Amino acid sequence: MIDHKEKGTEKNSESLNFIETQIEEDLRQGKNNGKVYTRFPPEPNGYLHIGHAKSICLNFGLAEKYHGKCNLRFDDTNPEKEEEEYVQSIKEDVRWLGFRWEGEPKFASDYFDRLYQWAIVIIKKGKAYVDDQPAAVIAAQRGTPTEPGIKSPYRNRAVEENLRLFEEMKAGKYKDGAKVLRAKIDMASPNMHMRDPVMYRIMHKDHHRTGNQWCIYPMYDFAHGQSDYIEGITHSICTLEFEVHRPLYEWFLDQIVEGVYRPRQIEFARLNLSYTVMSKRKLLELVEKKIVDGWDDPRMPTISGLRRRGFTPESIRNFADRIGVAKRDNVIDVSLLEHSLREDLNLRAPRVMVVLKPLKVVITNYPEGKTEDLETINNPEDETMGIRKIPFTREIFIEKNDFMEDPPKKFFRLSPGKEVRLKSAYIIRCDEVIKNSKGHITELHCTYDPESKSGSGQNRKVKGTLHWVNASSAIEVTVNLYDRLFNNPDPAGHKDKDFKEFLNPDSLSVLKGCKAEPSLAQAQPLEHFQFQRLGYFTADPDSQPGNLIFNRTVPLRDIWARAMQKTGKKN
RNA sequence: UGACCCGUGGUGUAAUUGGCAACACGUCUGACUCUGGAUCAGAAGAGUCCAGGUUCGAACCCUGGCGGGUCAGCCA
Repeated sequence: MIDHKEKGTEKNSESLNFIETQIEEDLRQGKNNGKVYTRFPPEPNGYLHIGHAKSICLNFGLAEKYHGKCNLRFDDTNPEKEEEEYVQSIKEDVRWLGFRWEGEPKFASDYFDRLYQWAIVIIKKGKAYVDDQPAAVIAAQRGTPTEPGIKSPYRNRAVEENLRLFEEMKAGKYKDGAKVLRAKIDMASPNMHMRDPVMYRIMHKDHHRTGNQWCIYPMYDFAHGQSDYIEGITHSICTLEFEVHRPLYEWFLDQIVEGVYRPRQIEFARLNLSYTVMSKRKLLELVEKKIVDGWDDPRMPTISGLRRRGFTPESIRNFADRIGVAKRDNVIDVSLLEHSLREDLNLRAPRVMVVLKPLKVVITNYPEGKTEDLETINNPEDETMGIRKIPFTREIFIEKNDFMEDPPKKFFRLSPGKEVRLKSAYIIRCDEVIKNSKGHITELHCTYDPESKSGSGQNRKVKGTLHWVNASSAIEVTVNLYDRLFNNPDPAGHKDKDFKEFLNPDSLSVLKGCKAEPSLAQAQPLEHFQFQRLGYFTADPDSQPGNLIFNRTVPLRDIWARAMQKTGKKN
């Protein structure tokens, strides 16, 4: 386990990513007293997803690496979209990933007073003004990326008037949208964000934390850098779309910074995953249209969805390590995520036997009424996980598709006259296929070789080994077989098609009446298992003692299935 | 046709004063196996977007193209 952990992070000890390079340069120059403080700044308007996990691992990881700290800060400057439900889920997800923030979680709303005072300072400098024009007019005056904007007629209001108006805005004298506070920068700037950006807007809307205390709220640009400054953040790491905001980030800092300490914004490319959509808007749509079962549906790329799917925090952190950090657009293959998952689960998930689609097998030469308790190993990767007993009798279940009457070449499973090993039990031979009136196979009659018991030292080789479950003691469980939600590598990347057109109709199939070995009755919510030869599964939190539900986290790699798929395509 | 950012195997990330392009995933062989898992051994696959230039030497520096992304919310 230690070995594997080292394997996953060895790259980091050798080469630096571009952010680390810049941090070390800052350190070399003695900036900010040698401190490295970061923050993870989600807006509480949705659930966190795997893309956020990248950012979380990055920010908390950097703080750890450079012995600094990382704050969890909610960017809650827009009461129209933000809700308490989301702050709870975000805290839970960050914690679950294994990170601990410095002190209490922070909120941009904690700084509303400070921000208001700074706005006044900027007005007094003559660098901000109240604009009475409606949003549409302001938008029209902003120009386009290729044409300069034009100045507002209110741009040269006297400082005193601006001060009075701004105070009246705060006092609730005006309706939503009647006025805004704007920074006076440059309407001809080639950077749209510098064309007198809005600093404050009027919103008569209760805030999830400040209630009705405010009816004006700062914009992101006038809140983020200031919040960084208040918290002593040295490296404010965000995604690429904020790159064009950086001059504005700097401009606002220029207005307020005293002394030598100053935060700095660095942008990186967000994560894209193949066969996945990542935008909050699209994920919200899937939830609202009930295409999935909620934010934590196991098919969702949300942290809560992945958790319910059976992912481990370690696997996600290792994944984040492996994908690296850079500035160019990227699409990570889901198989890398799955690789990180299997790598972790292989080491920790106990092996159990469950038959998804049962086919009864009667072992005709096994004494009726006899039960043997056979020993089986819990995890061949980890001896310390010990052994357990599984019952064996005359009647068992095997997987339907582990039997073929007329098998193709290289079918190592059971077929008429052929032998196969039952995992941790005996070798059996199929003697007779029993069918009903419709010609469907209802059961198999086999004989076992009493000399071939597992561990008996009788090492006859047979090519195939099957998992099985004893019939009389089996418990019936429900299994959710999850597959990717989309069957297109880039569902959101088609200009003329809606991403929902690529929904995979088979992303979930529910199997009832699966046969599980009795030990599984004790399965705890979110406990991980490997169902032998099938894949990794976890107990769904909705699971009840009498009504167990398991979610398939990820199938085992399956060379045979893949080969069959290929020949299927050829035909 | 504006500004800013980015172009390295199929994918992602490296190459630390310019020095034979490396690692991971994936793919394909083979070995081993009481999980067609895991593990082990090996292979194929880029000459670094293009064209010039500087240099003994360029993925890295310069110039010019080309391609992709971002920006016109009182969203973040």
